[in-house]
Amino acid sequence: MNVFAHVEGLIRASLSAMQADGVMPADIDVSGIEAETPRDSSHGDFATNAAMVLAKKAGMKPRDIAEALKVRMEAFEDVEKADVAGPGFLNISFKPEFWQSMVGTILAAGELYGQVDLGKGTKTNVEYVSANPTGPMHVGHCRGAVFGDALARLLEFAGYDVTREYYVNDAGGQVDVLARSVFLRYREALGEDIGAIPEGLYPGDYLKPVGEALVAEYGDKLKSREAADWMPVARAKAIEMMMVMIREDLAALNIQHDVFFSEASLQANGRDRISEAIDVLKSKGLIYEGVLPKPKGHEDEEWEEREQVLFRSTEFGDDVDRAIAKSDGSYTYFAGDVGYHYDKLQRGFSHIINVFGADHIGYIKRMKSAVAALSDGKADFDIKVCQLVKLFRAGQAVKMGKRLGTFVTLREVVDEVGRDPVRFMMLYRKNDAPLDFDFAQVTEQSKDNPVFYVQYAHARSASVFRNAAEAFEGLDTSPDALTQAELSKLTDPGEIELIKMLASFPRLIEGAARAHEPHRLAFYLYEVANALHSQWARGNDSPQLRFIAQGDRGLTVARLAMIAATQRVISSGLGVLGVEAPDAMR
RNA sequence: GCACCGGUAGCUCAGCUGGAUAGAGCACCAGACUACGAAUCUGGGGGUCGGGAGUUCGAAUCUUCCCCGGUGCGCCA
Repeated sequence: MNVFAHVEGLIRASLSAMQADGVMPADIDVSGIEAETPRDSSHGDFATNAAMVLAKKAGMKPRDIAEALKVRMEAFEDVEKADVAGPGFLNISFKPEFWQSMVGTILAAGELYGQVDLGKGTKTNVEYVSANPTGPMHVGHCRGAVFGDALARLLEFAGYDVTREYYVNDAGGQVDVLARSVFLRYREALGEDIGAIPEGLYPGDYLKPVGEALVAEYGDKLKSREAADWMPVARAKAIEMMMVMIREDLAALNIQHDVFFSEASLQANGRDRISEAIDVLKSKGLIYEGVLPKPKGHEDEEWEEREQVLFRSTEFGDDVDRAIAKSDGSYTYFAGDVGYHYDKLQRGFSHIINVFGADHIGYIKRMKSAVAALSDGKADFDIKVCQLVKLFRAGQAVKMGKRLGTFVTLREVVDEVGRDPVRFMMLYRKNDAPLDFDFAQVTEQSKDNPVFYVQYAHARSASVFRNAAEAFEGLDTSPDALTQAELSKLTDPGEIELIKMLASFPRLIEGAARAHEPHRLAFYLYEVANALHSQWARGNDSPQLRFIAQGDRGLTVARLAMIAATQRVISSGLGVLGVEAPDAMR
């Protein structure tokens, strides 16, 4: 049950009744109004701006509408009171019974609590990571990987039918370079002295096993063959083994994709989706041959004007039209992406999300243009950009350089600090803001470390259950027993406050899913943990507030029900973020 | 030069798509352990929301023009 939807329903019903009674004109639309939590809790549980929104349309004073609405709202059984405030807000408070019953609602819903039907089963494609299969993943990939995975989980939780996809760039010049690098390692594995790896090839040791694998499979048979013969073999083997490595890296972060989509497959099996996509664009008059203007600002000595096939992306807000084919007639990388997204559309995805690294920002407009053109603007297409991650060790920035070979791999980070801290910290920031990742902070077990803080709240709750079983002989803490608890005993303001926070979980999920912003959930969980820790500490000062109430079984069970509901929200929320909710921290 | 993303407390950042007196953590100061795990909690000081103009009942949030920082910018993927 979504309390906000419930309250909005009550408000709408009241407004409709006012229209039926002639208090307010019947011909105005009343559906757009909202309920929200007031910033200041002394203003009540909910506030609605309905009166101010409708004042103009109704030709009435906001406060007059609010007064009429107040009377209607107070007629509902759950409503304790409603007050008109400020320019026309209506502050609404619910009776304690209403909040107490939410605990039962949460427990009854179990792991379904918080799930909403925002997506209504919409076929959704989330593409993330898509790192080139030319080496192991480094930290730069890490944020996008975690973000994409959490977003996919979030959307599933919110009722979307999600496919997680990885676009494998297994075509083009880059993988040819990979193949050449591997062939060198192959000769090395045969005992040849290959000396230093030439400039322009991949120098990493991780290609040695690929060379050895080729020896194991082909012996020295490839050595004397023409490049045209060994290239495809070396390339295929290299890509295969690199993708195995990448999948292992992703698995270390608890990330799995449903589809690994091969770029090369776009033009395979007797079909060419790239040319199909271009034909579609042609039929819309969006393809032409032309010359691109020289970019301004930086001097480029080697600039030459060349005629090539272009896509009229400026029709869709792009800065310049984009090249589909190179001057030699072969496709650009962008052409492949056009074909790929054409394929996504053909597979029936109406909701498509791409997660980009900051280095691909310049690519956004042309992709949006392409998808808008291919789908006639019908597809819901969003690109989320993950900004850079800066690593810090003991307050010092960790310098990384690809050329120096000093980049930190994803695996190194996960091995050092653990999967959960990496995941949570990558999400504890808005995706489009840069992120500082401090090894010391992330491994610390204290309040400074939000992952720990949230997990600790869950573990601490589990500890209460362990102790309760000892304090009361034969105490029944089964889900059924907790659902039957006398919730009316939960009267402390701190308890009610905690419950209200739990009650807002579905709305939080809805907003985060709608905005494609998993970080909201991370911050919310921190607040829930804080509310629990606070209530716990009140028990230190006031023993009668302790969750385990000496000699009072009924009260204890009621509080355990509240704790169980809190655990439910934390574990479900962490689950959406792909983080464990442990029962003990030591 | 153009585009995109940032600019909110000393520091790191939230701010729920326009709501009421702008929040949290760290740091600083002052408190709470015969403990349901103090790995925690309570209180306090601290802000021209980068700047100007505009839109309206109401702006950190929307429009526009500047300033600062980051990133990217023809046939590399």
